[in-house]
Amino acid sequence: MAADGNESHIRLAAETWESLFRAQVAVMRRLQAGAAFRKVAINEYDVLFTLSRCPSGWLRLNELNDHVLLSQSSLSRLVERLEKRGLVVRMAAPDDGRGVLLKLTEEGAALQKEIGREHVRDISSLVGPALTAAEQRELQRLTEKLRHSVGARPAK
Amino acid sequence: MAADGNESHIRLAAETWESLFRAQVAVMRRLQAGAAFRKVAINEYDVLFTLSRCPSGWLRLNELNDHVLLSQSSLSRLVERLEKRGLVVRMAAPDDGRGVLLKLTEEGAALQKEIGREHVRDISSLVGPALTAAEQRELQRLTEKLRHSVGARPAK
DNA sequence: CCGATTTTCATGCGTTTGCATGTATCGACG
DNA sequence: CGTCGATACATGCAAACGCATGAAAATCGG
Repeated sequence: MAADGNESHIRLAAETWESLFRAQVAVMRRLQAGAAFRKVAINEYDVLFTLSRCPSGWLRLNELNDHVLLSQSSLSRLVERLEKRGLVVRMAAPDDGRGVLLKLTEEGAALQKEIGREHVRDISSLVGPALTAAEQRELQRLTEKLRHSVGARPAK
Repeated sequence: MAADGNESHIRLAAETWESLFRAQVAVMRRLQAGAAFRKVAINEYDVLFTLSRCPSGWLRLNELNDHVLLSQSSLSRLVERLEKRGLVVRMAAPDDGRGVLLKLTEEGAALQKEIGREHVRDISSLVGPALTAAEQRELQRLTEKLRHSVGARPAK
């Protein structure tokens, strides 16, 4: 195989990522413009959503940080705001004195559901017409595979 | 078809988007941690990159704004900073007194290339092992289709 | 068991962001 | 040609962010 066999492989990966990134930007722009995000910012909703999907209801702050594209300090203050608004409650972790557990309040859960419904409608009106069901399933499969390969944990 | 045929279609779209979004977050986290983004922030690099791909060299500020996930005012100030650092130059648009054209300086072009090379290596080391070449091509096709369907222009 | 290192979260501080608004130009229409 | 709404960019200001650091608890090594 020629030397540029490797080169073209590198380029393919870069182009694939750029395409994925641009698609994400395009969709995100439309979602942010939607009425669903008047009450809470996108990152705040992301936290509420992640908490709503948590089986036990309680989630550690550092686990939450793996899901969200935010620094640790920014997440700390974001959660502080959510708590002030009465949407989540904090609790010291029972098995680890350093840790903090989070849970949605009833009000927080209600707000998440309300916004979530609207959000899901916006999403399906964007993604639904764009791709066939089979294509959506394939896109889901590929992005899941990519995410799991990359791993949730960054080096630091 | 049953009523929940539509419901499941909505859910599929939402799950597809969530998967795409999480993959983007996971990859972006790793990229931001890389050494490539010590000198310029990710949004700043995105601007330099977009300018480097522009055939004429000059690009209108409002067109740039379609590519980047930033408000108009934030982009205005981001460009102001890049100009102060000597990476881009501004020029009044010849055919439109309101418009502003942007171009990379030689220093800006050199920096973009330098960071771009490193960035591309980081990307390929993340995406390359995750998906086969055929899968990458398919992912690229699907995300391009999604982006074009959604359209670059948000409502406002 | 004790000191050193690591992990987890909070906080000070300068920077960046978005919203609302201001200014200038463009385009349409009578 | 003058007026009126729309568009493009800049700016004041408060909110949100990341980096560096601090404090408290856990973990490791002798």
